[in-house]
Amino acid sequence: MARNRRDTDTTQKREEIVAAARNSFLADGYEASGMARIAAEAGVAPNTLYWYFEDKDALLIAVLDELVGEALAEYADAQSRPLDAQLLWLLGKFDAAPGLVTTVHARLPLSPAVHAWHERFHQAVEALVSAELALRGVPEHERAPAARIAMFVVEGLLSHHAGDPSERAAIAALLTSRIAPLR
Amino acid sequence: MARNRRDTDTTQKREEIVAAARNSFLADGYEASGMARIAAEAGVAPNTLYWYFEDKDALLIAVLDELVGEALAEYADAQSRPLDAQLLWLLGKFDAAPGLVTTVHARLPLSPAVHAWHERFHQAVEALVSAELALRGVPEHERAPAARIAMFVVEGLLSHHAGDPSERAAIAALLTSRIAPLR
DNA sequence: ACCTGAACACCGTTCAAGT
DNA sequence: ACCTGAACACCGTTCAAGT
Repeated sequence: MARNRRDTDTTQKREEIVAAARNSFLADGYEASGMARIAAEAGVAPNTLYWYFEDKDALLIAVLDELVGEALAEYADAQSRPLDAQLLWLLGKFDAAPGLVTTVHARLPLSPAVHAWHERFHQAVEALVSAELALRGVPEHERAPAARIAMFVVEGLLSHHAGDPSERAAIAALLTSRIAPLR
Repeated sequence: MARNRRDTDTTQKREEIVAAARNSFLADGYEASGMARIAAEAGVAPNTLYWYFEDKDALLIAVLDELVGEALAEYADAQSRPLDAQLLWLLGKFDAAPGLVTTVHARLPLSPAVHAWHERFHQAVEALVSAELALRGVPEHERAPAARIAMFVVEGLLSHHAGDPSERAAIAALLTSRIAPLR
């Protein structure tokens, strides 16, 4: 609340580190992004990163939270559109980060923190999709599997770099017309 | 064809190395499997692996070829069953290797060899699924997107450790009844 | 041709020390 | 509390040398 100079300074430095990590992860991928280079880009010594973050996975989670937060903030605009348009919007939103889906899955067995984040993320998204399906008249017992199928297709398209727009459109159209036929 | 003692010896050693890598990859995952431990399990010095394989990715590809080959050989038995049963059979087949799907995707941008293997694999599988859909009366323009959706769902279930059997069944049933409704 | 011991370059992370 | 230079443990890979 009432934060003094010291607080804002460290908050700012933290954000600079996250920004550097984000740039590096999106540009070169998680694996190819060395802690040393991230630190250099943020203007600190390599080990300083460990003052602000427990390890590299914690940095990843901070970046993911930022990206998801931004997407969620923009989602209000897309929410009124038909389902397949929403799906294509989402794909476009994460086109800049094609490797992150795979990165999260790869870290899953190695990092309990990433595992927990992933669990929460899926639950949140599937709840959201289920609600959307409910609005469109999909019967209750079909909503959960349908939401998972939609999720998997989005992840699949992202981790396979998504194919050309016309292929995406065909998949989105087929999927939504069959999964939520009442529109 | 006509192979002498020397040939069978080196072929055998190669197979021992692949077997060691396979065990290690399946038990601990690709990342956690060090070349040193694989070499030790195969009874050779670490650098000997590089006489038989260009690098760790080449070892991965050898293991993948083995697994896919075995699955394909067994596929004949499953081919006559309905689509959702086939899907569940495939999931069961790769349950022992939940991390490999993610591993391949993670290596995709880092290894041209894995990238090429992945490309060939998807083309082969999607051709196979398309043919299966054609047999069941799915119109031609729907087959490619439907095959991709099915592929993504399988990959998704595998890389998310697949959920309990009842959930799998629900997803398989919903997917196939909507994607290939004529049976 | 086949295999090795020893080294190399690089990585995430830690430690002891400074302010 | 915040930050650093130097080191550590580990990794995939390479090299020079042996048979």
